[in-house]
Amino acid sequence: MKKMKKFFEHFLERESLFTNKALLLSHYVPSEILYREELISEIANILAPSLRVERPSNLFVYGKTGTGKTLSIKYILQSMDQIAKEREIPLKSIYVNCKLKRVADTEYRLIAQIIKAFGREVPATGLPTDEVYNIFYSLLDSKKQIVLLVLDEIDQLTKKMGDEMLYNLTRINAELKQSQICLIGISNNLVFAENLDPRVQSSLSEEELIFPPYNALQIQDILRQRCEQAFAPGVVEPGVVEKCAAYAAREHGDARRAIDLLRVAGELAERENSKTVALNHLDKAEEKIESDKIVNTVTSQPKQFQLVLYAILQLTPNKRPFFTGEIYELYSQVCKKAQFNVLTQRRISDILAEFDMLGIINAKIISKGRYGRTREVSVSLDEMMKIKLQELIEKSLKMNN
DNA sequence: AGGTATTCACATGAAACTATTCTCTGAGTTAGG
DNA sequence: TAACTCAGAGAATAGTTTCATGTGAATACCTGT
Repeated sequence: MKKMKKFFEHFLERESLFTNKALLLSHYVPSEILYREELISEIANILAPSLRVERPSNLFVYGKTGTGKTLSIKYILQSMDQIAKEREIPLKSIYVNCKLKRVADTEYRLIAQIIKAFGREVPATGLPTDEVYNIFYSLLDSKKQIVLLVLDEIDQLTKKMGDEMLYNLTRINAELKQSQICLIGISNNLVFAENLDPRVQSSLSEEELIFPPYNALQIQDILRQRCEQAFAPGVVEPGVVEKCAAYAAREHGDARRAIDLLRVAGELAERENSKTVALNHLDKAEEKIESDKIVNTVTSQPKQFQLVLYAILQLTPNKRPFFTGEIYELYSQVCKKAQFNVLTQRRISDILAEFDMLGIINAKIISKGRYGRTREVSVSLDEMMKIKLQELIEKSLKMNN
């Protein structure tokens, strides 16, 4: 008890390296967005008519992750909302992230989410979809207004359920008597629109913008901008920002990653009681982010996934690559031993494909000629990680058993 | 030797099924007048 | 008679199973030289 108290007291006495950590969180919207002035003013131009209660063109924004798409849009919407509020313009902006599992990743939930933005709740299940649509319509058309609907990561939406609903959304305007809706799609898949119904394609991307990646110098500036206020002066050692930017630039100029890296480095430094954030903290931070990501994705998988992964991990020490059949066999044994029901090979095939997507395993489909066609699976984790994951899975399976 | 045809061991697709969670509706029940 | 309860029908969704079809290239088989 005493020990604990001492620890916390010590913690409080210690001066934090951060002065304002919020600046380094990924959803923070800074008051000035560097290197995006042109794009922002272009978007602002496109959206401005909505302030005169005219429907602006639908807009489509492309760009890789961490290029400031979401940030810029949010930034613009914030100031538009503010003006609309001051002058009582009937303008409403709604931001939905379509990737969020169990929030907005289906047609029903997306509409439900929008309804929620209008201040009305809709049950998560039980209602037919058209009922929800009706509520949405009536809410939308209840008064004259312009609605700016931002669909972030819109590609996730269509991947799951086709483009029919986007078609519905683009057609809404024709049926609304008073209001008008403007769609703003954000996607980090550059070829997203290509496999879309041409009708949807043309009406959705009346205007198109591409956010290019930042280069290393730009990322440096962005980092410095945040550093100045986020960290106490003199805390960040020289060279740290540069290296951080270099890391990020290596990966297609992902500014978000750079900022995360910096924050985690800071946290690690603080935990070590270091007075400064040094280069070695960056390396550790990168490791930590990587490993946290893996641990996170693995533990958040359903238990059958974990069982499959467990089987794979058991296989790794033997020989290098192995095939679906082998994994399945071992998996069934593991399942039987642990009293889980054994899924079909068909299912395991899908699960393996998903693990590949998640980047936890490398799976390549190869043909062994006369000896069939299969996935050649290998694991690209270091030994420490493998052991850690095995333990983790064992624990989590026991818990649920 | 060179050219086809087979064949393996899965991959990939589509549809249907199961279980869970939740709504809505209407029949039956209850309590109060 | 109004209010309440409760079972049953219907939905959305995730996770599977079933059935059907696809597939790349190492081998088996054949052919004419």
